[in-house]
Amino acid sequence: MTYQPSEAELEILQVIWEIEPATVRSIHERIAAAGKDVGYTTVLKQIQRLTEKGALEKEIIEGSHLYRAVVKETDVKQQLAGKVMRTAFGGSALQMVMHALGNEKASAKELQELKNWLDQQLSGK
Amino acid sequence: MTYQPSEAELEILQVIWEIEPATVRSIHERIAAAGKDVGYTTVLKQIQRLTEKGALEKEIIEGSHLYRAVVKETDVKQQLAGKVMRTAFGGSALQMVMHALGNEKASAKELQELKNWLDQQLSGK
DNA sequence: ATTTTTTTACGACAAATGTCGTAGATGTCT
DNA sequence: AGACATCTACGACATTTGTCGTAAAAAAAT
Repeated sequence: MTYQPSEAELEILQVIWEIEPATVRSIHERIAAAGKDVGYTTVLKQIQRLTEKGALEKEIIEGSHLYRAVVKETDVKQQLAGKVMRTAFGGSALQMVMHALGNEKASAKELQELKNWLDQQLSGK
Repeated sequence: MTYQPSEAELEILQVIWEIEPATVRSIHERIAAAGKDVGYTTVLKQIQRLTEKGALEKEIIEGSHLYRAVVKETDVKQQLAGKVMRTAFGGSALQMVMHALGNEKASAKELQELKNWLDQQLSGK
Protein backbone atom coordinates (compact mmCIF):
# COMPACT_ATOMS: atom_id res chain seq x y z
CA MET A 1 0.00 0.00 0.00
CA THR A 2 1.25 3.39 -0.96
CA TYR A 3 2.24 5.77 1.75
CA GLN A 4 -0.44 7.80 3.46
CA PRO A 5 1.11 11.09 4.48
CA SER A 6 -0.19 13.25 7.26
CA GLU A 7 -1.08 16.81 6.43
CA ALA A 8 2.25 18.37 7.22
CA GLU A 9 3.96 15.54 5.40
CA LEU A 10 1.82 16.01 2.34
CA GLU A 11 2.76 19.63 2.20
CA ILE A 12 6.40 18.69 2.13
CA LEU A 13 5.87 15.98 -0.43
CA GLN A 14 4.12 18.42 -2.72
CA VAL A 15 7.09 20.73 -2.62
CA ILE A 16 9.50 17.91 -3.26
CA TRP A 17 7.54 16.53 -6.19
CA GLU A 18 7.79 19.96 -7.65
CA ILE A 19 11.43 20.78 -7.14
CA GLU A 20 13.27 17.59 -6.39
CA PRO A 21 15.96 16.97 -5.68
CA ALA A 22 15.60 19.48 -2.91
CA THR A 23 17.48 20.70 0.12
CA VAL A 24 15.85 21.23 3.45
CA ARG A 25 16.36 24.92 3.07
CA SER A 26 14.67 25.19 -0.29
CA ILE A 27 11.76 23.19 0.99
CA HIS A 28 11.46 25.29 4.08
CA GLU A 29 11.50 28.41 1.99
CA ARG A 30 8.66 27.22 -0.19
CA ILE A 31 6.59 26.28 2.79
CA ALA A 32 7.24 29.65 4.35
CA ALA A 33 6.50 31.44 1.10
CA ALA A 34 3.20 29.63 0.98
CA GLY A 35 2.31 31.33 4.21
CA LYS A 36 2.87 28.45 6.58
CA ASP A 37 5.05 29.84 9.31
CA VAL A 38 6.94 26.96 10.78
CA GLY A 39 10.49 26.55 12.01
CA TYR A 40 13.33 25.25 9.95
CA THR A 41 14.00 22.34 12.26
CA THR A 42 10.37 21.42 12.19
CA VAL A 43 10.54 20.94 8.46
CA LEU A 44 13.84 19.15 8.80
CA LYS A 45 12.40 16.76 11.33
CA GLN A 46 9.41 16.08 9.18
CA ILE A 47 11.70 15.34 6.25
CA GLN A 48 13.79 13.00 8.34
CA ARG A 49 10.73 11.13 9.44
CA LEU A 50 9.53 10.80 5.88
CA THR A 51 12.91 9.44 4.97
CA GLU A 52 12.85 6.93 7.81
CA LYS A 53 9.46 5.81 6.68
CA GLY A 54 10.80 5.30 3.20
CA ALA A 55 8.76 7.97 1.48
CA LEU A 56 11.84 10.02 0.67
CA GLU A 57 15.44 9.19 0.08
CA LYS A 58 18.50 11.22 0.78
CA GLU A 59 21.58 11.53 -1.32
CA ILE A 60 24.59 13.55 -0.30
CA ILE A 61 26.17 15.25 -3.24
CA GLU A 62 29.20 17.40 -2.70
CA GLY A 63 28.27 18.04 0.84
CA SER A 64 24.67 19.01 0.36
CA HIS A 65 21.93 16.73 1.48
CA LEU A 66 19.43 16.34 -1.29
CA TYR A 67 16.07 14.70 -0.91
CA ARG A 68 13.82 13.21 -3.52
CA ALA A 69 10.54 11.39 -3.36
CA VAL A 70 10.36 7.64 -3.42
CA VAL A 71 6.57 7.47 -3.37
CA LYS A 72 4.91 8.53 -6.59
CA GLU A 73 2.75 11.60 -6.64
CA THR A 74 -0.02 9.94 -8.59
CA ASP A 75 -0.11 6.94 -6.29
CA VAL A 76 -0.27 8.98 -3.15
CA LYS A 77 -2.96 11.24 -4.53
CA GLN A 78 -4.98 8.40 -5.92
CA GLN A 79 -4.79 6.80 -2.54
CA LEU A 80 -5.88 9.96 -0.85
CA ALA A 81 -8.79 10.78 -3.11
CA GLY A 82 -9.87 7.17 -3.24
CA LYS A 83 -9.91 6.86 0.48
CA VAL A 84 -12.00 9.95 1.05
CA MET A 85 -14.35 8.89 -1.70
CA ARG A 86 -14.78 5.50 -0.06
CA THR A 87 -14.84 6.41 3.61
CA ALA A 88 -16.87 9.57 3.41
CA PHE A 89 -18.86 9.31 0.23
CA GLY A 90 -19.71 5.66 -0.04
CA GLY A 91 -17.47 5.35 -3.04
CA SER A 92 -19.39 7.88 -5.10
CA ALA A 93 -17.30 10.33 -7.05
CA LEU A 94 -20.43 12.31 -7.75
CA GLN A 95 -21.18 12.74 -4.08
CA MET A 96 -17.63 13.78 -3.45
CA VAL A 97 -17.62 16.38 -6.20
CA MET A 98 -20.99 17.74 -5.28
CA HIS A 99 -19.81 18.32 -1.76
CA ALA A 100 -16.46 19.67 -2.82
CA LEU A 101 -18.06 22.22 -5.08
CA GLY A 102 -21.10 22.48 -2.93
CA ASN A 103 -21.40 25.92 -1.51
CA GLU A 104 -18.50 27.76 -3.05
CA LYS A 105 -20.30 28.37 -6.28
CA ALA A 106 -18.14 26.29 -8.51
CA SER A 107 -16.37 28.37 -11.07
CA ALA A 108 -18.00 27.75 -14.39
CA LYS A 109 -14.54 27.07 -15.65
CA GLU A 110 -13.99 24.20 -13.25
CA LEU A 111 -17.29 22.71 -14.21
CA GLN A 112 -16.58 23.04 -17.88
CA GLU A 113 -13.23 21.35 -17.53
CA LEU A 114 -14.75 18.56 -15.60
CA LYS A 115 -17.39 18.13 -18.23
CA ASN A 116 -14.88 18.04 -21.03
CA TRP A 117 -12.94 15.36 -19.29
CA LEU A 118 -16.06 13.37 -18.66
CA ASP A 119 -17.29 13.64 -22.22
CA GLN A 120 -13.99 12.34 -23.38
CA GLN A 121 -14.11 9.48 -20.92
CA LEU A 122 -17.61 8.56 -21.96
CA SER A 123 -17.21 8.83 -25.69
CA GLY A 124 -13.92 7.97 -27.19
CA LYS A 125 -11.85 6.25 -24.60
CA MET B 1 -15.58 26.21 11.31
CA THR B 2 -17.42 22.96 11.13
CA TYR B 3 -16.06 20.02 13.00
CA GLN B 4 -13.31 17.99 11.41
CA PRO B 5 -13.71 14.43 12.58
CA SER B 6 -10.92 11.91 12.68
CA GLU B 7 -11.42 8.69 10.80
CA ALA B 8 -12.89 6.67 13.62
CA GLU B 9 -15.08 9.61 14.51
CA LEU B 10 -16.34 9.96 10.98
CA GLU B 11 -17.36 6.35 10.96
CA ILE B 12 -19.44 6.94 14.04
CA LEU B 13 -20.93 10.13 12.71
CA GLN B 14 -21.99 8.38 9.54
CA VAL B 15 -23.90 5.80 11.53
CA ILE B 16 -25.54 8.43 13.66
CA TRP B 17 -26.61 10.55 10.72
CA GLU B 18 -28.30 7.47 9.44
CA ILE B 19 -30.07 6.19 12.50
CA GLU B 20 -30.21 8.98 15.01
CA PRO B 21 -31.15 9.20 17.70
CA ALA B 22 -28.97 6.24 18.47
CA THR B 23 -27.76 4.27 21.44
CA VAL B 24 -24.17 3.27 21.88
CA ARG B 25 -25.13 -0.31 21.34
CA SER B 26 -26.88 0.25 18.06
CA ILE B 27 -23.95 2.25 16.82
CA HIS B 28 -21.51 -0.38 17.91
CA GLU B 29 -23.55 -3.02 16.16
CA ARG B 30 -23.48 -1.15 12.88
CA ILE B 31 -19.79 -0.60 13.08
CA ALA B 32 -19.25 -4.25 13.82
CA ALA B 33 -21.59 -5.30 11.06
CA ALA B 34 -19.58 -3.16 8.70
CA GLY B 35 -16.63 -5.36 9.46
CA LYS B 36 -14.78 -3.10 11.80
CA ASP B 37 -14.00 -5.21 14.82
CA VAL B 38 -13.64 -2.88 17.72
CA GLY B 39 -14.71 -3.09 21.35
CA TYR B 40 -17.90 -1.67 22.74
CA THR B 41 -16.14 0.62 25.16
CA THR B 42 -13.96 1.90 22.37
CA VAL B 43 -17.01 3.10 20.50
CA LEU B 44 -18.48 4.45 23.70
CA LYS B 45 -15.36 6.42 24.42
CA GLN B 46 -15.27 7.80 20.93
CA ILE B 47 -18.90 8.86 21.26
CA GLN B 48 -18.21 10.54 24.58
CA ARG B 49 -15.34 12.45 23.10
CA LEU B 50 -17.47 13.58 20.18
CA THR B 51 -20.05 14.76 22.67
CA GLU B 52 -17.47 16.64 24.73
CA LYS B 53 -16.30 18.30 21.58
CA GLY B 54 -19.82 19.34 20.78
CA ALA B 55 -20.28 17.28 17.66
CA LEU B 56 -22.93 15.15 19.29
CA GLU B 57 -25.43 15.71 22.02
CA LYS B 58 -26.87 13.29 24.47
CA GLU B 59 -30.37 13.09 25.73
CA ILE B 60 -31.49 10.62 28.33
CA ILE B 61 -34.97 9.37 27.68
CA GLU B 62 -36.49 6.87 30.00
CA GLY B 63 -33.16 5.65 31.10
CA SER B 64 -31.57 5.17 27.72
CA HIS B 65 -28.85 7.46 26.56
CA LEU B 66 -29.59 8.60 23.07
CA TYR B 67 -27.16 10.47 20.89
CA ARG B 68 -27.81 12.62 17.91
CA ALA B 69 -25.57 14.71 15.71
CA VAL B 70 -25.13 18.40 16.27
CA VAL B 71 -22.87 18.92 13.28
CA LYS B 72 -24.60 18.68 9.95
CA GLU B 73 -23.70 15.93 7.58
CA THR B 74 -23.49 18.20 4.58
CA ASP B 75 -21.28 20.68 6.36
CA VAL B 76 -18.85 18.09 7.59
CA LYS B 77 -18.62 16.43 4.22
CA GLN B 78 -18.29 19.69 2.37
CA GLN B 79 -15.51 20.56 4.72
CA LEU B 80 -13.83 17.25 4.17
CA ALA B 81 -14.04 17.18 0.40
CA GLY B 82 -13.14 20.82 0.16
CA LYS B 83 -10.09 20.41 2.27
CA VAL B 84 -8.71 17.51 0.30
CA MET B 85 -9.46 19.32 -2.92
CA ARG B 86 -7.56 22.34 -1.68
CA THR B 87 -4.65 20.76 0.12
CA ALA B 88 -3.95 17.92 -2.24
CA PHE B 89 -5.33 19.00 -5.57
CA GLY B 90 -4.68 22.68 -5.69
CA GLY B 91 -8.38 23.35 -5.50
CA SER B 92 -9.17 21.49 -8.68
CA ALA B 93 -12.21 19.26 -8.56
CA LEU B 94 -11.15 17.80 -11.85
CA GLN B 95 -7.80 16.72 -10.51
CA MET B 96 -9.46 15.23 -7.51
CA VAL B 97 -11.94 13.23 -9.53
CA MET B 98 -9.37 12.07 -12.01
CA HIS B 99 -7.29 10.69 -9.21
CA ALA B 100 -10.22 9.24 -7.36
CA LEU B 101 -11.38 7.36 -10.41
CA GLY B 102 -7.90 7.03 -11.73
CA ASN B 103 -6.94 3.43 -11.93
CA GLU B 104 -10.08 1.67 -10.89
CA LYS B 105 -11.75 2.04 -14.27
CA ALA B 106 -14.63 4.20 -13.24
CA SER B 107 -17.93 2.49 -13.71
CA ALA B 108 -19.62 3.94 -16.72
CA LYS B 109 -22.58 4.51 -14.50
CA GLU B 110 -20.65 6.73 -12.13
CA LEU B 111 -19.35 8.74 -15.02
CA GLN B 112 -22.77 9.11 -16.53
CA GLU B 113 -24.24 10.32 -13.29
CA LEU B 114 -21.49 12.79 -12.87
CA LYS B 115 -22.04 14.06 -16.35
CA ASN B 116 -25.74 14.44 -15.87
CA TRP B 117 -25.18 16.46 -12.76
CA LEU B 118 -22.64 18.62 -14.53
CA ASP B 119 -24.82 19.25 -17.54
CA GLN B 120 -27.52 20.39 -15.24
CA GLN B 121 -25.17 22.65 -13.36
CA LEU B 122 -23.91 24.18 -16.57
CA SER B 123 -27.21 24.68 -18.30
CA GLY B 124 -30.12 25.33 -16.07
CA LYS B 125 -28.63 26.36 -12.79
C1' DA C 1 43.34 29.23 11.89
C1' DT C 2 39.52 31.30 14.36
C1' DT C 3 35.25 32.91 14.51
C1' DT C 4 30.62 32.88 12.48
C1' DT C 5 26.93 31.03 10.23
C1' DT C 6 24.54 27.02 8.62
C1' DT C 7 23.00 22.51 8.88
C1' DT C 8 22.04 18.19 10.70
C1' DA C 9 21.02 14.92 14.37
C1' DC C 10 18.42 14.06 18.39
C1' DG C 11 15.72 14.23 22.08
C1' DA C 12 11.60 16.30 24.14
C1' DC C 13 6.84 17.65 24.54
C1' DA C 14 2.05 18.48 24.22
C1' DA C 15 -2.04 17.22 21.88
C1' DA C 16 -4.69 14.06 19.29
C1' DT C 17 -6.00 9.23 18.18
C1' DG C 18 -7.39 4.66 18.65
C1' DT C 19 -8.03 1.09 22.03
C1' DC C 20 -9.07 -1.04 26.23
C1' DG C 21 -9.83 -2.52 31.14
C1' DT C 22 -12.09 -1.88 35.36
C1' DA C 23 -15.21 -0.21 38.64
C1' DG C 24 -19.41 1.62 39.82
C1' DA C 25 -24.33 2.52 38.40
C1' DT C 26 -28.50 1.00 36.44
C1' DG C 27 -31.67 -2.50 34.77
C1' DT C 28 -33.71 -6.98 34.53
C1' DC C 29 -35.05 -11.57 35.80
C1' DT C 30 -36.62 -15.01 38.99
C1' DA D 1 -34.62 -8.78 47.50
C1' DG D 2 -30.78 -11.02 45.44
C1' DA D 3 -28.25 -12.35 41.56
C1' DC D 4 -26.96 -11.56 36.99
C1' DA D 5 -26.49 -8.79 32.89
C1' DT D 6 -25.74 -4.22 30.83
C1' DC D 7 -24.10 0.29 30.56
C1' DT D 8 -21.62 4.32 31.54
C1' DA D 9 -17.76 6.81 33.46
C1' DC D 10 -12.92 7.12 33.73
C1' DG D 11 -8.45 6.48 33.55
C1' DA D 12 -4.57 4.43 31.13
C1' DC D 13 -1.54 3.43 27.21
C1' DA D 14 0.87 3.12 23.01
C1' DT D 15 1.18 5.72 18.65
C1' DT D 16 1.25 9.38 15.68
C1' DT D 17 1.60 14.31 14.78
C1' DG D 18 3.26 18.79 14.82
C1' DT D 19 6.70 21.67 16.94
C1' DC D 20 10.88 23.01 18.93
C1' DG D 21 15.40 23.53 21.37
C1' DT D 22 20.09 22.32 21.80
C1' DA D 23 24.28 20.38 20.76
C1' DA D 24 27.43 18.54 17.53
C1' DA D 25 29.16 18.79 12.71
C1' DA D 26 30.14 21.14 8.53
C1' DA D 27 30.83 25.11 5.73
C1' DA D 28 31.90 29.90 5.04
C1' DA D 29 33.91 34.23 6.16
C1' DT D 30 37.61 36.98 7.85
